[in-house]
Amino acid sequence: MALTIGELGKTTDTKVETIRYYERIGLLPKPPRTGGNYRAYGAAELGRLSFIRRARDLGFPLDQVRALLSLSDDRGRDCATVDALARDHLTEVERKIADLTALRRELAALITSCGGGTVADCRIIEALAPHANR
Amino acid sequence: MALTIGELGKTTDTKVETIRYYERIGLLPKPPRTGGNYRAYGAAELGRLSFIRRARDLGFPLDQVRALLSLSDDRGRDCATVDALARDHLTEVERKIADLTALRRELAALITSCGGGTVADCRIIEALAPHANR
DNA sequence: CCTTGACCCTGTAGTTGCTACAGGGTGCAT
DNA sequence: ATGCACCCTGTAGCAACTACAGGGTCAAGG
Repeated sequence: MALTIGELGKTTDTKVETIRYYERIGLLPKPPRTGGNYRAYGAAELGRLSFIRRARDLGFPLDQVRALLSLSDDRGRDCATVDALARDHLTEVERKIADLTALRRELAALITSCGGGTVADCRIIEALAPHANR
Repeated sequence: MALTIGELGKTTDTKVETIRYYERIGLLPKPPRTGGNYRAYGAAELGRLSFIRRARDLGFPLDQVRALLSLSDDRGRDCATVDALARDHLTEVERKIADLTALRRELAALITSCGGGTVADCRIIEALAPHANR
């Protein structure tokens, strides 16, 4: 059941270039090749790539994905490290949400202040312009 | 009242390298130089850079900042384009918030499922692992 | 048997928005 | 005159891909 890179890409919803990129940075192992020098993937690689994609979908950056992968290989180890990684990431996500929420408020205020007319008296431009103009 | 690049950076809270970068990509004009080939900034550049920084703080990407700048120069023009730009950006911010909120829920669920123990029975790793393992 | 087209290969450069050097020059104070 | 903070250019690096260019391979149809 060898898969070509294209088939692997389809089953994991990953672009071919991305798979080669993951190989280049050592996230995926170099697979065996066919006679025609095509990459031939098996179940192990499929599993590993699925894992990577799921972690990426959850927003883990690649270095954390790498850490999770090596933790998952070390099955006797204490789970606390994994938990800490996930908690850190959650904190980060929450910080981003807070930042964006503040931003949304500011933007919404800017937009409702726009009463039409020309740029010369546009409140949005005014709000961006330096103090001298206000 | 000529400012050096460092002084301009301090007043606008911008790194020197970033100012030079903005000049390189044409967001800031090339300023006159002193005898010693130092950039000499005036009030106009200070205003323009302040505008850029404010827009960036509001999360506008550089190409939108560029658009806002050229709109603000064209003061007789209809304000609707500015408004549309801001609305588009707001929509984008809202999409990101929604994405991150969904992510937060998933991550939180993952974390509460972790009951300690070894990696072998870690729910977080399991959730990431391919179907075969579940 | 040959050609067409879809796939695969490597290697490199582009994206966004900076940031960080390396290897020099300038300007002012001591 | 010498130290130090600042300035200059040019280039390379970050994340995480994406997009070529310029080739090779393979199965199917004529």
